[in-house]
Amino acid sequence: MRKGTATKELIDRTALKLFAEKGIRETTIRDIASAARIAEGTMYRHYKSKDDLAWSLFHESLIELGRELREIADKHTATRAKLEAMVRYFCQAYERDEDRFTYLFLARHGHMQRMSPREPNPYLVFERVIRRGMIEGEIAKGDPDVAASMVMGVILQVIDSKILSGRIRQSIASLADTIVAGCLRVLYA
Amino acid sequence: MRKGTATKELIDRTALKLFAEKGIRETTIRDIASAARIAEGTMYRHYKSKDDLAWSLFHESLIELGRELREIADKHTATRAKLEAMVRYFCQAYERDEDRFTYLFLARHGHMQRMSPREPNPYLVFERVIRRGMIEGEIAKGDPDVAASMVMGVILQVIDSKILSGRIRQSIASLADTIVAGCLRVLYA
Amino acid sequence: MRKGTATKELIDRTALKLFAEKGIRETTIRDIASAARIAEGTMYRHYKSKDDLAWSLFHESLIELGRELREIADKHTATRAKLEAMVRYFCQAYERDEDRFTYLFLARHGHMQRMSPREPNPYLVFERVIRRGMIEGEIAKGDPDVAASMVMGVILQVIDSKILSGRIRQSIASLADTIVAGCLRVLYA
Amino acid sequence: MRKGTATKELIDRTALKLFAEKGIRETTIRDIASAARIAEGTMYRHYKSKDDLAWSLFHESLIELGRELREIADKHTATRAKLEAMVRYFCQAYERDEDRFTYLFLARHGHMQRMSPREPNPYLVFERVIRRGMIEGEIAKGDPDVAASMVMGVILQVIDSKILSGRIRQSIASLADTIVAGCLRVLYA
DNA sequence: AATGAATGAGACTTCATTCAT
DNA sequence: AATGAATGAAGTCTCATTCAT
Repeated sequence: MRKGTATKELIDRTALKLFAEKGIRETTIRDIASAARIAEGTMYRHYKSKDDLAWSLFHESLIELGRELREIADKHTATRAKLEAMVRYFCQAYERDEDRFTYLFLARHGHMQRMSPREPNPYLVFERVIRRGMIEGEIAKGDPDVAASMVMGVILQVIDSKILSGRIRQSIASLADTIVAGCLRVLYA
Repeated sequence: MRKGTATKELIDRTALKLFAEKGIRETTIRDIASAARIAEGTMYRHYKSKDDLAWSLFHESLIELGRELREIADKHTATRAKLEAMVRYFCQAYERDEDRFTYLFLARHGHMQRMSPREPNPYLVFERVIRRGMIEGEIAKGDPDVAASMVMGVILQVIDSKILSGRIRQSIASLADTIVAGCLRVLYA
Repeated sequence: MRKGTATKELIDRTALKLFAEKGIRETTIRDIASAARIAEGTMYRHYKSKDDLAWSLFHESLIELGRELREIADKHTATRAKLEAMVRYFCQAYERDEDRFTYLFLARHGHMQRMSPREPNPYLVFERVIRRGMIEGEIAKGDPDVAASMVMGVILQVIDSKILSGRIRQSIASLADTIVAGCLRVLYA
Repeated sequence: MRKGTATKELIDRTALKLFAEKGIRETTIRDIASAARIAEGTMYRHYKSKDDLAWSLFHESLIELGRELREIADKHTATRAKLEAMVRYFCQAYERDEDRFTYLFLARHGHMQRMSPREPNPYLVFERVIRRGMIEGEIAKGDPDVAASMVMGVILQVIDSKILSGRIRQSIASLADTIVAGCLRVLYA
């Protein structure tokens, strides 16, 4: 995500936008090429295949997000403070790059299983923080995977509802306090 | 060869299974037909198109689930009791028909926007119960759409994690108590 | 055309109507069956195949028309009188059974080559009358096939223009005098 | 492989030939592609659909013919001379490009109604010349549409008979004098 | 690196025909 | 004779990918 030629970055950005709008299968190589104003063949100079493009975008975005979350978590010591900062970061990150986030959302069912548990994806980071919080007695004991799922569910479903149903019109950033509070309540009775 | 209804049910069941396993676009009419051991053309006696099939399955399943949730809710008077029963019902329903549930999950991004707000989908039922709970002072005031999203997120993400990451190995039914507790905590600080 | 069960006649009439409206290939067995309110399978009790139906309809209609024209011709002695009566008959016949006529029009390119020159089709009847008129000196000598084509062209193209372009709004019957005059002028300088 | 225009012309020519031989519906995309020795998919680089191909071919051919006829007509002043030149041109044009002409013949029932009356199709050109001839007193007054139909019928049916019945074996060019004479006699008693 | 015409496998869909009832 | 669900061959069209320039 950091390097790459200008053309590659153009492809990434354009693909992300279209994938987020229409889904992967519904977006054709031609769609991307023509939106990016490059030739179809040029795509193959930068990615081996369409699947390679979709997977790279997913994989790198998720790892990047995981890495950032880990850094955020590391800045704090109390579990509660870690979680609050992470959730808040999540909300901001969505605002900052909606296409990438929406794409991660839509693509997760197709690509999640390919992720290695070694790589720092957001789910794992949440799970680790919560596990440690339980060990250290800051959070009531329980299954950390279930707890992490519940916490992430609170965030993700609000975003999902905003994307899908249109019933939520506020920005996610402006809902950050509410979401943070909800997430913490799930863990801290 | 003589039993129209049986064939349709066979198609529905087979499609649900394959759609849940691979996604709609990734499942071909031929996949379904051959898994159901019928001819491709037979599909078109029962559904006008592949999209008609996918949409019918989504639409009918979601409405059915919404109707059931509403009935569950109506059996109770206190909001807390309503919610507890609904969440519990949700967990059982998943166990009972995993394919259908998983399909609803995967298809929601593609079909949700077509749903009419008149029809009783689960989201609406939750939202209505929560709204009434706020009005009657049983739940702290707030945006009912956001609250409904957070509550549903708790349930859905646990199921999602089970489907996707495989890190949750318990059955959803066996997690019902935990999930119910999490959902209620989100609303009842 | 004279006999046949009621069902067969129903099929014939319905097929003629739909073939005339949409063309043979564009009309399906199901279209015909459902317009006639019978089952698809029933079609095959009366005709071996769709092609059999289309061909029978064409063949029998054309022969019938040829036979009638020949009878008309036989009622007169002078070539001019024969032709006038035939052309006039043609115009009336069109009005009387537009579907059948239109069908003969549309289907002629597909079926004409299968007609045996032994059978009395309209073209042959015209050709024979004109040939005899030339032999007997009533008409200027020439190629009877070319002459017959020119005469029939005058009639047929007026009908064709009416069917196709909609620029001719009068009924063919009301144009009979004009058409007869045109046909005769082609032959009688 | 590098010459877009050449491929398109190859498709046009091949399609015209097959459409003329077998009709549109009876000719498949695969027929055309394999006769032209190109891939089926290549067809769709040049035409959006089979219907687009059939319509383009019809539309452009007919307009081109109309334009040529108009130019021919404009070279002469007397109506009789105009008509004679037009009919003669028609006969030659048929010889020059039999496939295109035959195709126009066969396709007219399917496509004529889509033609705009603004565009110079042969029928309109004939009608206009005849209308003017009537106004200027060169031809007996009458309905110009009917007159145009009768004149065109004389030409077209001779061609039709040649195509269909095989009874006319001479070339159309060699029959030009006869046809011209027939056409003029229809108008000039 | 870039281009874009060409490819061909494979998707969806239609429909004439069969056959058990 | 009639029915209509089931069949499967065949058609149209899409699109990821290749390759000569």
